Amino acid sequence: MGVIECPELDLGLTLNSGQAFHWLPAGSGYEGCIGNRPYRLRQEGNLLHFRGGDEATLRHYLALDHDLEAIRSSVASHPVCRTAAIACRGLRILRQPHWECLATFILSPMKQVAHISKMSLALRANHGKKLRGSKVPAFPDPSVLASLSENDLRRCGLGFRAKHLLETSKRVASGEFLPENIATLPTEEARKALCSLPGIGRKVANCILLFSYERLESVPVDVWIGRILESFRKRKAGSLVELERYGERLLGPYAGYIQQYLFHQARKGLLRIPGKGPKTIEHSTNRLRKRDGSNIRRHPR
DNA sequence: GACCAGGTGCCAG
DNA sequence: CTGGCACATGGT
Repeated sequence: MGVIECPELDLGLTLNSGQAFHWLPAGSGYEGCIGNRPYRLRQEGNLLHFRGGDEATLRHYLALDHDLEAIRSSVASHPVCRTAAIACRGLRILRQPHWECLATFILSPMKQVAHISKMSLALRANHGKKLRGSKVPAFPDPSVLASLSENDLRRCGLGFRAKHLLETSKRVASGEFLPENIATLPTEEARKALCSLPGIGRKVANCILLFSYERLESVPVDVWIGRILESFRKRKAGSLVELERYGERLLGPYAGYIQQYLFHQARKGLLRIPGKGPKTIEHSTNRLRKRDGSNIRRHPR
């Protein structure tokens, strides 16, 4: 229980910008948790009121030490980025607990933010530890998820992601993969290690690096960022990796932050993107889905 | 119904 | 190396 003074924070924007997925509106604020600690948060102007947990953990999670003004000025010469950065004033890149961030982004492929939130909350409600003082349970430990069946996870709405999360949970629970160790690695090696886990490719790895390991230069190229970077570019990009490199160069040392501002603006329809269809990005294939007529559910109930 | 969502794995050429 | 598809689910 306490109050923190924070001139450069937009709590709602930060918690709803597609990096964390488990903060629920509660009264005029939010309730959720950081790891196993329940929190209730409410912002009034420059004051952040909180109950539960402790101030240091909260400050660290919300990254109140990030110098947002320096981040904004890093793209002052790029009109679109500058506009997005100003519009997203107070949006901070969180420092999320490693496991829950890693696991949650395994859920993200081909899902909208609202769906990821549903899956995350279902996992928490069905398998997470209940926390006194919050409707939101903790994210289940690797060992808990590893002990479940693939169908248990499918019942949380995971679809084909169930297999990936289960296998990754097993590797973490067994100690074969240690999320803590990633923090000590240079970004390139950290990315490679993350990509060795099932369900984690370059994009998801970059999300995890950005939202949990404070690699603020990481640029996760999803459909939105892909379209935006394409629109900035003269030539068409060859590959997604090429587009990512282009983004890193263009957006600078805080590319991940700027990317988040652009992502938010685009999602709100506040950014004009030429050729808004996903056709501009080669890996968007789901409109070619094959219909073979087999509607049989192989994983009923 | 058709289309799309903060993509990844796998396989053929 | 690249191109092309399957993969589950839910919302508009």
